[in-house]
Amino acid sequence: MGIIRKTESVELLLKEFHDTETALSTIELIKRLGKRINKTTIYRVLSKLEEDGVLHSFLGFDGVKWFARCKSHNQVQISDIHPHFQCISCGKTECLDIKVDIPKLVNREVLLSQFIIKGKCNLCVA
Amino acid sequence: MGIIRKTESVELLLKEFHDTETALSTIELIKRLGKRINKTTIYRVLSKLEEDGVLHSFLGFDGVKWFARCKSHNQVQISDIHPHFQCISCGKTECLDIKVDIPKLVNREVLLSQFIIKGKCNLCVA
DNA sequence: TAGTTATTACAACTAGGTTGCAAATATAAG
DNA sequence: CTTATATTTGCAACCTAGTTGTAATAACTA
Repeated sequence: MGIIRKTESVELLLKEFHDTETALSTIELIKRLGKRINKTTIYRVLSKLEEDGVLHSFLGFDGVKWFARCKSHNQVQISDIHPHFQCISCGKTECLDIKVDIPKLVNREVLLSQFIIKGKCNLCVA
Repeated sequence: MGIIRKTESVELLLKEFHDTETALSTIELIKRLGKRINKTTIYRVLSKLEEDGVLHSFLGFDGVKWFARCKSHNQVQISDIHPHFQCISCGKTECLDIKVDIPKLVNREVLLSQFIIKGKCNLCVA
């Protein structure tokens, strides 16, 4: 069950994602909104937004959870399988607009996959 | 700086990896060896073995760290870039002997990547 | 065998994330 | 507009994977 009521917490969180093109980690969101919204609420709203297909999540290299907008709302399934890029210099983490070929595995059923790439982003590579 | 001395902890941990083809999570290793080796030591030995190129590590979907033998010792760099598979039914987690094409990204420097696939393994798919 | 230095156990701690519950509030019904 | 009801929130306490500092122990070297 996803978002049902339009509350201040929901609006504040959605605003953060609409103001950026990159992904946002839970700890970054708690840093930004922790004084206005309790961290428990932040976690709960984020997972509801994910259920609704508004956001998708993935784990960074440090094991911290990141969230990003879904390009195609309510259609997370196939179209949103893309790699994520995490910059070791500035920390910027973003979705890559690239299709990834999930290898076909004999005798196995593939349900989900995550591809994360670590390196230096366009601004930090110089 | 990796492993310098042959201690009981090192031998016990290496034995675990030589007795299996799959990956082992830190929590599984602590479960198995926690009575004989302190968990701090387990963490420290594992990261030293990783430094030495004996093991490589990756994060499972739950954010827990997994370790597996490197096929080519001391050559983790290129030859060991492979996807990992985690079974949602039995928990078995293993290296896939498949080459993954890391997409070439313009204006970015790729340093590391992780590709993890979740699904049902050969034994659980039936 | 003694000295040096890596390694270990222990306890205490950190951080990301979760749970239970009473109070607050958005929405629907009247 | 008011009331009823059910969702949402804040709080505090908790959980778990992993880390740190330190004194004691044990592996290697001379």
